[in-house]
Amino acid sequence: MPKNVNAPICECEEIPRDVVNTAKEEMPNMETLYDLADFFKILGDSTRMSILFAIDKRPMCVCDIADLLGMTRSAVSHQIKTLRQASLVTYRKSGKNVIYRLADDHVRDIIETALLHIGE
Amino acid sequence: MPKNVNAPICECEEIPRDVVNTAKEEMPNMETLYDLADFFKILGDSTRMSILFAIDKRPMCVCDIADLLGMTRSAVSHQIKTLRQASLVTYRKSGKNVIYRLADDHVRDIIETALLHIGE
DNA sequence: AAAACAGTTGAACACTTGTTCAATCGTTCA
DNA sequence: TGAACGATTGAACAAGTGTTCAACTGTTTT
Repeated sequence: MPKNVNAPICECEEIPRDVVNTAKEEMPNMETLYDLADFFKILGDSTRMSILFAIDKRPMCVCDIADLLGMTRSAVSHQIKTLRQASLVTYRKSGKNVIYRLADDHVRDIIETALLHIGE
Repeated sequence: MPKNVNAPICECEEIPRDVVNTAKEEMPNMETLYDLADFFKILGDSTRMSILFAIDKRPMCVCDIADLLGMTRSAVSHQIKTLRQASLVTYRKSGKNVIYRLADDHVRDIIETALLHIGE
């Protein structure tokens, strides 16, 4: 019968103790990790990704995006709110419409590199 | 009383019809959008992000990662499985241990750019 | 062979998240 | 002013996700 099901201390052969400790010190702080994860979480949805591609190059209003993607305006609006809160898009009002565009080039770069990674 | 609660056709003023149509044609195919979103979904979790930072520079075994992050080995193993399936990490067996490392530089680049975007 | 340990796995649970629906706000136009 | 329309919002529901727990595999060591 086993005594210790999940040993509290790791005695990994190859990796010396101080290497692990050094790695621990070099870890970014928790807040940065959460911010990073939250950022990627926003890109991790096909609807939001579609919206970003749709308004890339050509700014568009919610209504057009909804048409283009075959979604309800409500659904688009909900997702765009998320994108707005993450500063991924900016907007400009024009009469009854609200016209959205990509906020900056970082997003484009990131998506570009990701496309490389997944092999186009 | 309103007749048409959610009009089926968008009559957006500023954006001409053919601009929307052109945007539609230039959209990447659905599969690419899903693959992209799935890729970012995996980065969109602080635990997985922590693991990636932990094994960056220094390869490590599950046990050490668990110690370093203050998690159970089971939780780490579950998340690493996800990272493995997405080809974000590779592994090498060494006796009782399985030593994980980052798969390639794309991930590093993407995280680097994301850090820029969120303002470090 | 048996104990110890690193790692994996599946089920279960709580928690999060995306869409729908209905109601609402704001602007334009008759 | 009121109808029409673009856009937003909150509640509710279904679907997806991360951690825990317990059981298990495989390797090493005694």
